[in-house]
Amino acid sequence: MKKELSKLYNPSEVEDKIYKYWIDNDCFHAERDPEKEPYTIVIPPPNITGQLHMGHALDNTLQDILIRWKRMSGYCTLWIPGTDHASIATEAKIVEAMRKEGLTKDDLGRDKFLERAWDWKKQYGGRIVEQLKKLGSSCDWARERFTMDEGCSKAVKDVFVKYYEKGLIYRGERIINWCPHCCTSISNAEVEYEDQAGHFWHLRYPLTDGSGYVELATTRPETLLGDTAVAVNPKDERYKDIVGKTVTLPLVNREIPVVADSYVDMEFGTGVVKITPAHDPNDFEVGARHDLPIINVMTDDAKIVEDYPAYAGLDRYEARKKIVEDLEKGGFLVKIEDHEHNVGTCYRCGTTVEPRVSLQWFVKMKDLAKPAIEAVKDGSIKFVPKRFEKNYMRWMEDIRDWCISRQLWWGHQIPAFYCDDCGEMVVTKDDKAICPKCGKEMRQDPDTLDTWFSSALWPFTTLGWPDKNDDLDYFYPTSTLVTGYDIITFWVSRMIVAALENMHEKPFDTVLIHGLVRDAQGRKMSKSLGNGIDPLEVIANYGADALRFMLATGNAPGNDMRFTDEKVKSSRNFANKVWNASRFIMMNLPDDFKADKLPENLNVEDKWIISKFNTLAKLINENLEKYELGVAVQNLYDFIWDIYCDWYIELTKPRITAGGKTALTAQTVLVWVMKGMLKLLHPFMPFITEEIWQALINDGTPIMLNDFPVYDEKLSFTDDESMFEKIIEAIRGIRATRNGMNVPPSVKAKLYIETNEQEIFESGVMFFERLASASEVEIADKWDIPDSVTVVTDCARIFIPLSDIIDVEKEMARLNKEKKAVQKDLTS
RNA sequence: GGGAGCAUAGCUCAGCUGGGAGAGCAUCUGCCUUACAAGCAGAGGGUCACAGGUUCGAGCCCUGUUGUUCCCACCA
Repeated sequence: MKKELSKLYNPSEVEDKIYKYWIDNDCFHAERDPEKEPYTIVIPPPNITGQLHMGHALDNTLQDILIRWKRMSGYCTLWIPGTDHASIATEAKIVEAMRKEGLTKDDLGRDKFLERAWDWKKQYGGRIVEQLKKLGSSCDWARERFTMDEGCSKAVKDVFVKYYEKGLIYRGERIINWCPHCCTSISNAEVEYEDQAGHFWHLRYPLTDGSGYVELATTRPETLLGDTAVAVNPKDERYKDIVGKTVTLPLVNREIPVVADSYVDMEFGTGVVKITPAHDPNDFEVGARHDLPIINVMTDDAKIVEDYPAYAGLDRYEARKKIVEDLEKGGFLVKIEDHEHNVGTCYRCGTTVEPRVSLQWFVKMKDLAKPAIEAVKDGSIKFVPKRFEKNYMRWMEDIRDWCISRQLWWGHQIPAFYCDDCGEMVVTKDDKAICPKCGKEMRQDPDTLDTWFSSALWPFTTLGWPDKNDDLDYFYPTSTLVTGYDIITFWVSRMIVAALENMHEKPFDTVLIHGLVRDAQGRKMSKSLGNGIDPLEVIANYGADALRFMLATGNAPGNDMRFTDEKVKSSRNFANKVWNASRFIMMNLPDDFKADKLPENLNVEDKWIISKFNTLAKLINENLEKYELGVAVQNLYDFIWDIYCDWYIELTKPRITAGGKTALTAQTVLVWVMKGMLKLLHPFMPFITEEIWQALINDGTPIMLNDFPVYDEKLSFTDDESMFEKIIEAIRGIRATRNGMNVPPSVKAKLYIETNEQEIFESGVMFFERLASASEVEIADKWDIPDSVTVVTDCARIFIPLSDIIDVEKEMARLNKEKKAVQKDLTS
């Protein structure tokens, strides 16, 4: 069937059409099939606030490659899509939008606010899903989930209550990280540390008995207001005498004790530390050991509380300035040193976090972590590449309790209820609770859960848990989790913990870790730098296939990669190459051609290409099995471009021109290999391969549902393969010789082939006609040429007579003379 | 302070369990050869960071050094 196709592949004309074709044919939907082995992936749910960025593009490309490969390889494959409510990120966006209208959360109230949030979800939550489709993601869209949908919410409550009843969840007053901008607590993992230039203020606190001063140093003088002690090391001889005495806190005039605690480093600073239990995690510990009072001096948004009229309402940094001034006036400031220190910032907004004592909910992690450590240690869960297991282990072995309550409204509200009368607390799955003591309706905890609490349950809630069902039995545990190394602690570790605790089974077999996509200079893509590249724009310019192929190319698991336009272009060019190869085949097929089985009477080069293809199929499967997608891509690229197009297609040209049996054989082999190549390429470039498949094969079955090629012993022609490789080598030698001389087309050269095998000779003749030179070539069956460059292979000798080369040189000299003469004429 | 990664062609990077040093882009040469100039045929270019060691053989394994990036950590 002949068809007119444009010289250039135009992805934008093809992609939407093909995606619709897949959807219309229900190609992505997974039904349990007891005959087949399941292969399941759950998507790392993107935030509903999100726009598709390069990280998503990479993550989802890798998943789609795996899922398409497994689907074609006979597995019952399921890729579950969904989105995350992303409590803190979403709430921040909504608050920001409200601020522009001059509204605050309190103006609206919780219910109205949540209405807005759900509206937001309705409006934008689907956006990123549509964008994933542009990439070609073959998710089972019928099973799309949301971390706050009914099922997930039920699961969250169940788990919370269960944990609580098992004593794994507790509520307590602890020092936590507080973001004054987001006005919520955040977990340890959500704090990012950075070095900041700061100062070291040396202060002196007078001893109450008037016997002198103690000198100490602090980086945060404003916390002085909350000091409840001064500490020294018990072994420190210098301060032995003052332990047990009291000092008078400057500016506040509070009398506070001098305590001895081994936490204090004698070598550092003056060896004296001021203790502010409410605003420093270490000081909190010291305070607990010495039973010190906890005095909170800051409000939710990090301003000084009203108890200190001189500073009340001042922001913590303004207060610092004023307090330092006042200390100086009072003679309490000794000196100021420059000092670089490590400051924690909120990973969402970058605001410096404020350690703060407050009442929060925690998950006890130590015991939960044990089986999760074991699962990775004994290899039942594998990380690819393996080095990330160390990362994971260190985190898990050193794990601390997880602060799960957030002072936000958008999220899963904590299922705990309080009685305002008697203070009784009840934790229940029910929406309402009556106080068991006084029978009054109880008030639900206003806080919500950390967003990662629900995503930790994602691998099984997406399959319907906590309800028992057949899908869960069949598809769980999932197979591969694909994600970036940046959320191993946030997400991967917590999923493993949650799965082992609730399912008593691991959540997945393998964690495939990828790196970050950076910009051309190697910087992180970020909004503030404005160096982000929109994948949708890339798709519009070069096609989804080119983007996918680029993202899979030259990248080893776990490594960062740079995004450059050149790389996408090169991938686009490759897509175009495939397109034109298929165009060549279609242009030359006879009208009545049927894609049949391989013929019996194959030429050497036919056997060679078939054998090479067979090896390729083996390589691709092996590398995909090892998650070496970058290597697999390289294999495909090399075969398709350098072997199939540059050699085999060229070889078929004289045969096709010759017509007859040899032409038909060539055409059949061309189509046969092309079919196989398209299938191997399909997971990487789904759109173009499907488009070509329809044009070339058109058998009613989408390529994506065809069988993936595997190694076949019968297709291995080792001898023919190596024989032909030798001939190719020889040809290369000849080409190099001739090209080195820059032989113009008008110069003739002769080649002689000597061989005992008719077959080789014939192939050789056609070969050289087409390939050996850009000039005309004479081919003769001649022996014993004394003055010649000779290339020897096992089965043939190829001669380039020196006389010809010499002639060529003469001819070149003549041509150059002519050229110069012409140039002279022109100049004069 | 602890841990990990990286260092290979001008640039960006592959190189799986030790045996050929590679790709894309860039450069140079010659070609608009009827699938493709987004192409074809070639060429040049590397002490595989440095120093030792193991081995018949090291880009790959071991030790150390330097440079660089990231993660973790409570030094006021």
